[in-house]
Amino acid sequence: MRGRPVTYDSDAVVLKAQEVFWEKGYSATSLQDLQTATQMGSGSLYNTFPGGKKELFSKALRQRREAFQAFKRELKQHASPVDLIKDFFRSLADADEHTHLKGCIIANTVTALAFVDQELETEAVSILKDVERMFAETIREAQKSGAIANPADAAVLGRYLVTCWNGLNVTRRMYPDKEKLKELIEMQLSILQ
Amino acid sequence: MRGRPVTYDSDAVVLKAQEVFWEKGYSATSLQDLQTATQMGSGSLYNTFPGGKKELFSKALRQRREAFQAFKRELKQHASPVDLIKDFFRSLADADEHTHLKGCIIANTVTALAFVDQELETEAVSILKDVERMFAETIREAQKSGAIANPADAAVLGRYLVTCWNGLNVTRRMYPDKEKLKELIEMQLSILQ
DNA sequence: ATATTTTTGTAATAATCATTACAAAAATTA
DNA sequence: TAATTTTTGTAATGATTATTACAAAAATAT
Repeated sequence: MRGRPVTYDSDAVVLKAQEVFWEKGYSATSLQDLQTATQMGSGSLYNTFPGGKKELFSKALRQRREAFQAFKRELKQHASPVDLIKDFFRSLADADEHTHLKGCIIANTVTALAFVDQELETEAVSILKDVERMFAETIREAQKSGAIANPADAAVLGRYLVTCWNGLNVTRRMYPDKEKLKELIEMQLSILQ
Repeated sequence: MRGRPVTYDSDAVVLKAQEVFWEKGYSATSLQDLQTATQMGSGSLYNTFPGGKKELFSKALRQRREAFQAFKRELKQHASPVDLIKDFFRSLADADEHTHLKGCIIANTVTALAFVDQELETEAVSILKDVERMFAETIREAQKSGAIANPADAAVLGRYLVTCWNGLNVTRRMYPDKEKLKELIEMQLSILQ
């Protein structure tokens, strides 16, 4: 016997929760905030996510990891993966102010939770390392093909690019300004040659 | 008539509060945390800081701004200011793990409070802009003297350096590792050449 | 239609939150 | 020493926190 079917789409609920977490961060987000955003009562919420706030946040992180993995698949099919990565950085400048102020939920988590929740922080760090690895592998290939002239260790260049990403996600909040960010990003990318 | 004299040194109390805020951030720090760290009861705490938690955090930010201004004075007296800035970046790699995990309280604040407390976020942004201006002015002088060969706009190079700083403060938490950070910082600084 | 199963909404819980009230304590000055 | 002033510690406040308990509702399967 099946019983009453669920009315909430779990993925959609996690997405709504993710939006709140992205803006306010883990600590400043209350269960009330999450109930309002997801339109769920506490009954349904704890029935769906017995781990409460932490489970929801963890699922939100996982959702972001999947979004990143989708980009990685796109990258593999692309004729010039390095150019796609460059475009990824360049298109950041075109975002609207609200998007700039949000920054990156993964980097936000790394900076906020080291002394608050180690598990969640470690999960976020592991995602950033995935991104870094993707950068490094793409650069390694591009060095072979000659698309990148800089002969430095691809691992270091990959780490350099995540660091650019991490830095941009603070600086874009200081200057949610297309022109300033464009200049900055070109300077960052110039190192690849 | 003078009344009972204060037993707490306000600056020392703000410093203690700053340490807690630096680790846990504004939202995750409770008044209980602050009382424990400062060894003050709520009576004394609210008597000294009528604005409560927010006033304490604001004073902690101001204290960091003053620490930065001290560095700026040192910079002005230095024979080669650019080298002092490069040393500042390079010495970051030598920090202990705990220091790496803490990152920069100003950048932490910018990333955490945009949608939680605008006033505090704006205050933090203004400090980062001060740092950026200091970088830019130093670079401008160094370009005149020939200490820096890169002819790019000093304002953009200054913005590039704060972005390096912001990025390092995330990446150092992924890798609280001296060697990895050293390589990374040299790559970042190579742009000045 | 009735039994069964699961979700849902509401109310209750207990803990913690930031803040206030206030009397006792500790100093100074007259 | 007595009056005055300010700090201090404790207790109380009311709000909000995350979480649980539970009955009503809604579906399916018999």
